[in-house]
Amino acid sequence: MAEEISPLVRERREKAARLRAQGIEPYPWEFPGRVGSDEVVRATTGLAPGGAAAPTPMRVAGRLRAVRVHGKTAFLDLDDSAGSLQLFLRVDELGESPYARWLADLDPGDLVGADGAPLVTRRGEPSLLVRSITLLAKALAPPPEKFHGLKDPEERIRRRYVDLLSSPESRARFTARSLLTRELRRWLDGEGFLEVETPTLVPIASGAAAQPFRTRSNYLDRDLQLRIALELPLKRLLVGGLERVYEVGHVFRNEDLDSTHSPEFTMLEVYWAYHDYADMRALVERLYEHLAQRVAALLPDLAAAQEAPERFRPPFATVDYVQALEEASGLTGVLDKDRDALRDLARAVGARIPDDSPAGAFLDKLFGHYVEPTLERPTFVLDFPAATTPLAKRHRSRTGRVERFELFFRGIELANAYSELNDPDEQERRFMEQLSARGEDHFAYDADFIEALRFGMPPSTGLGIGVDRMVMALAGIPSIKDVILFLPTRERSGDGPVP
RNA sequence: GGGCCCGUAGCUCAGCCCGGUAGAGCAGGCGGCUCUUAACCGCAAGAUCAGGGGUUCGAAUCCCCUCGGGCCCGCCA
Repeated sequence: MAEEISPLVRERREKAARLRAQGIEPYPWEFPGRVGSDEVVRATTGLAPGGAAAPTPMRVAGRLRAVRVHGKTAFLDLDDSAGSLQLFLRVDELGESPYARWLADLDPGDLVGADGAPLVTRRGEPSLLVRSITLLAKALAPPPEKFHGLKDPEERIRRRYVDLLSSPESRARFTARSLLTRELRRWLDGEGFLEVETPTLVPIASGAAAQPFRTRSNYLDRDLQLRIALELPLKRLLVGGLERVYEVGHVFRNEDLDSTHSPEFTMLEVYWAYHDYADMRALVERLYEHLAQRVAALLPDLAAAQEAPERFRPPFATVDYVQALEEASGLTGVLDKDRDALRDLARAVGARIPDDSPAGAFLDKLFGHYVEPTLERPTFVLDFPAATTPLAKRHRSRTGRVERFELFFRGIELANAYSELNDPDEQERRFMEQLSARGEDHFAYDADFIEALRFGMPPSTGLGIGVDRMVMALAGIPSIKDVILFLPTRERSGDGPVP
């Protein structure tokens, strides 16, 4: 396909060629010794507006966002990761010919370096009075409109680099995510947990019910799948004697993308030997309390982050699963109803899952309809009906229940934890029940996992947290599309593959 | 999977109801301006109106199909 040459791109290519003809390399190799724009701003404190420049020369580098030329004076806005800085160009500082040449050949979007002296303009703007400019990379493609940026949600996802380069808010969101996951790891490390990595490619995806992505190994000459959960490999590590482990990694579910679901997302799972789900609940509460405080400290400019410590102040509310469901729905005796009765009730509130789904699936539909939307403040839901959860241990004192909790916030699940089932025979029975209730598509039987349990898994508790949703909740970001850098998109006709 | 909505210049948008041959701002070009910060003033340029088909003397506008996207519902224990 022939590349169409936009007049805007042609103009920029000609500028690059002009610079080359003058012996200026448009893509140089290095620019040592620069400081952040914030350091220049700090160096202007105490300077009088319109007064003399500070004596110490400073060097900055970044992307040109705007150029305002006033005849023999010009103002250039430069963005870097520390913020932004106004460059102040004057013909009497640079000389007639360099001044004219730079203004002729620089464009918004170019990456440039500048040397000069900090000063404050008459209008009070901290600036760098420029003595020389260095082109660091010529931008051949024009950046989006300087004020509105990139609005089209499709383009923001397909070309995230354009979204990022034109939007400090977008950069702040993704920076928030990185700082929070770093903090998450640091906190778990401090609690004595060991980070591990387990395979993404597995023979059978298990540990949850979801459609897997399927692929194939030429070497092994067998079909493989992408994991849908981290649970079963991590429990094998408990069998192996690692007593506190966690993994942060991508899991893959071959399902639709919406504002709270992505086919590829980041899961945290934590396993803790010789502890139970009550211990895990205390840990989750402390974790969220800590992260909420950190997000406020790390992101002073993000209003939603500032509210996090108050929102996630312990103790979190607790409700009993069955009691909450019965109170919200007016139903009674939900634990004693059989599958057909639960199915009819779920059908009545609009659930459209297959008739042969396990009873627990219908209970979950009812819970999702009546209770979840009401859970606005952080709330632990305790002691799920056994039918809903094949991998959890039965409750030590409440019949028909398992030791499981979920944490909800604004109607969205933020954490899920159990006292883990470690009786190999009971685990085998629960797997078989799931299999007989539904097709093998929906829950894979992992024989090697049963075998692992036969060697003895200590009494343990395990936790799963969707990291993307955790970031959304703490930083107040409503769509998962704004916390995942690169999402898969459909191919556009005529286009090559999109990363 | 169902419903509703959207796609116009590199970017942000108007025009569409009610058909008459495409308009602005930013960015880019030329000219002016030594304190602006969404700088300003003037001039010129820039568009396969997502793609295809249909109706019509005439389609960005009405109809159909396709592609891409958004929102809601369903599904994702």
